[in-house]
Amino acid sequence: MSMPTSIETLSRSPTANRVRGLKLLANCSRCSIRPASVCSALDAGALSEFEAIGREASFAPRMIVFMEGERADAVYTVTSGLVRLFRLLPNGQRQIVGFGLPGDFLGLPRGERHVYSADAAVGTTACRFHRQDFIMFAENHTRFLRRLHDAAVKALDLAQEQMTQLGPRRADAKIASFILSMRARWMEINGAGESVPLPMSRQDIGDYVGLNIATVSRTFTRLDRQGVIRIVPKGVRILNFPALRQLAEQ
Amino acid sequence: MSMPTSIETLSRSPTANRVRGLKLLANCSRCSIRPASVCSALDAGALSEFEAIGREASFAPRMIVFMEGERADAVYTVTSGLVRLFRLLPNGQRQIVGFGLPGDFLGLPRGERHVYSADAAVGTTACRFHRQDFIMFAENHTRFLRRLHDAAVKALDLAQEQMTQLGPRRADAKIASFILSMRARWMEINGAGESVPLPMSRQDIGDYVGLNIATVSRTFTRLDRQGVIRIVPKGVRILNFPALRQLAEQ
DNA sequence: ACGACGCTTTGCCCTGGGGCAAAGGAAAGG
DNA sequence: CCTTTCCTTTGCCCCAGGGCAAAGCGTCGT
Repeated sequence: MSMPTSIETLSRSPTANRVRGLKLLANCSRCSIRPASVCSALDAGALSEFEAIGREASFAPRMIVFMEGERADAVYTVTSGLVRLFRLLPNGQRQIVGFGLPGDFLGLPRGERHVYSADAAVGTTACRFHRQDFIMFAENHTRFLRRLHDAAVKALDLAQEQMTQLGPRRADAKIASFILSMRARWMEINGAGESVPLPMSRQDIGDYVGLNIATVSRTFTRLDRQGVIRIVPKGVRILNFPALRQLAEQ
Repeated sequence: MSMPTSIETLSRSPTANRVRGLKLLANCSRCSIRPASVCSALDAGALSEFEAIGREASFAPRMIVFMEGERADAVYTVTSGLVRLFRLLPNGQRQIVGFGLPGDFLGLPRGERHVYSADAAVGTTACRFHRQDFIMFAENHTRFLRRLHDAAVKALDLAQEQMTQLGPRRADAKIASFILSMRARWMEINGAGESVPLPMSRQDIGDYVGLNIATVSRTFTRLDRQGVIRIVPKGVRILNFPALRQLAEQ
């Protein structure tokens, strides 16, 4: 597997700018990430109906997709790039609660308002739907509604997986788990091998696994020196799987 | 609000024993926690149909409801007591990923197997349904399916809330958040006031918020001494809300 | 090609909380 | 009623990781 090439640099605080462009959905049936997305539950007929209510949105790095507390009047399926899902804590800390990868579905909280914010970590594209259109569509397509439920449960599984990572574990265990978890997610998308893209910054990783940026960096360096991984631009290559798994278990 | 009175002591490792008794569901329409559960989406007709496929199950403290890795062939709605949702990590640690309170829906993972284990922290009752019966019923009752999706999203919200707690926060912030979060959940059930039942053990709390049992204990003691809370049997009474909220924000 | 900016790496010091263990206390069992 | 067992509290020590800051490095824009 090769690293994504056109991934821009990322930086810290989200800009106030919003979506860069909106155009009609071109051709869902040729969408390469559709198998990994909720749209896989749709047949040709439903798909063209679905196309009609969606728009393609592009986000430059650091652009906000939506903010915690805002009315959730649009939902998204990520088609390329990387979305950070995060909460800004009252003490100024940012807790990243998840990463939206291509194929991931975002933006349908329980209530009418978002419970976390989302911004683009890198140049990102997504399909955008008005909440009402989307819900109405889903209610008329039980299979799709079911798939949507699956996606929510999948996200819940991931969140619970993540909770086991965040606890009082050692830094190298957290980082090892993080790398393996990212690898597993990329594999669902494009069958990754030992190269694992990590398009997010060290700060993002730290805010996700609950470590200081310095500790994240030190830990990556240590794993590299120990020959477990090799740090490559915007990712890592796994050199010693058993050792990495062993570390992740600590 | 008064503390639950008949709550037994809890202890550490789950027993291999299973469900204690199974009997027909008596009368869902009189169920006191129904408003807080997925069953609230059902009208009288659907409710009696639903009753027919469920059984009431009782669990003594430490009894297992289901285990991670097992086939998920039954789902549950907790009606009384407390269920611990947890994962046993390879290093022997137990991470509690959630608490199942009365009204909570459990046991429908994305795949066919459970991704975490569940056991009764105290004497607990639940309505039990065969997965297939339940899914078939849900697919025939869109409103119910929708409510089920809401429950999954609610659980996801809670998990993401919990992720913000587990991060690198100070012990008193974690404990303060935990108390406030439990209070909010009890309020949905019985409109609690300043008394917050905590039927789980200190160890459970530690395994949930990511703190050592000793640190949990010390922190409760400190909050008590500072006059923020008062430790009472199987719970706390909140004496100083603003201070507690302030701490939770750190 | 160069400079500026932002991210990453690394060093140094320090503190919050973990590990361990003993004492105290409450509940269950005989 | 007493014993046993488990849970909680508390003390003591130590270390992993946080905070801070400087240096290194890659990237982007001019």
